[in-house]
Amino acid sequence: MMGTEMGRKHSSKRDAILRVIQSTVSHPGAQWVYERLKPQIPDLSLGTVYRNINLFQEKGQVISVGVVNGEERFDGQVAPHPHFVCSCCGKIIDLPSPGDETLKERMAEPMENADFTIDYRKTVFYGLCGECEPKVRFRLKE
Amino acid sequence: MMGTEMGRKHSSKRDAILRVIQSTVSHPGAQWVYERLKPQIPDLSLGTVYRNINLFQEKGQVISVGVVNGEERFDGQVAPHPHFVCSCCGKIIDLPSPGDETLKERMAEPMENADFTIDYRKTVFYGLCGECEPKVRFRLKE
DNA sequence: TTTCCTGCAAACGATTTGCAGGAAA
DNA sequence: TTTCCTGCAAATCGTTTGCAGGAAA
Repeated sequence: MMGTEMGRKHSSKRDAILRVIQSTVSHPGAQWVYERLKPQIPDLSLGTVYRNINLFQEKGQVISVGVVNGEERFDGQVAPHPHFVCSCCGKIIDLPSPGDETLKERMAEPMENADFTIDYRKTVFYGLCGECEPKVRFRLKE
Repeated sequence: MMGTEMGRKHSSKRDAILRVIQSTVSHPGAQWVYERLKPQIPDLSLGTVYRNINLFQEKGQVISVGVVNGEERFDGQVAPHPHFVCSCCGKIIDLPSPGDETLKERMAEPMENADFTIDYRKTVFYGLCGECEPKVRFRLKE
């Protein structure tokens, strides 16, 4: 593993990768980041993108939104907030965090004697985005 | 794809696979289901498990909890409810659904002119389960 | 110099799929 | 018979990893 507490050295590629993730709202996967940077950094490899994204996750600079269509998607905005995922095209949209003191309250009782501790939560809404909805006129259940 | 609206035929293996998923609270992955049934159904193949699980998902008989440690995990209890996932061992626990009319209310305004429609939501809490917590005394941030 | 970073390509592992034979309708 | 189901094995595909050379400290 790429170390958890060992010293890090400066790397312009690492910087570039983080910058790309932080400066987009597309919630990219590794491949997207790679393709985005490849023109500017011709000797960049996909492995480096993966390695650095894992690093960012360990350091809390990037979070995983989840796996969409087999590909893990990331977010450079690490403040907790829910996401919307289009079931059709996989687009991911940030949603505003609904101040949820009440969620804690509502979960407090059922969680009271739970045999586990909670660190954080992920909420994802699924549906159709504005572009896909018109395309999918019928949503068959069977 | 294994058909969306074509006719289905009866299959005892399919029945067995669904029965296993429905009769456990372990939120199994395909491999687990396969290993569980293999002794009783020696000529079962992993591909069949995958194909049928996909079918169950299309029919709404099984839902995906998400990908944990690279493996997709399923739930035969399809009524909406949140889950807990142990960050250490990957164990998945069902959580009671907090009657959440209020969530709708709280999300209603920010969603008002959203350019998408929502079908359903998934909520997953992450933390350490009762077995792992004692093992992980220090949780390093860096 | 020592340690970390990276390209490269091979390895991995979960899931999918093409095909041919068998079962259900 | 026609259509669906399944075993098998090969193919996919996202992600990881071992290694050797290069860069940072």
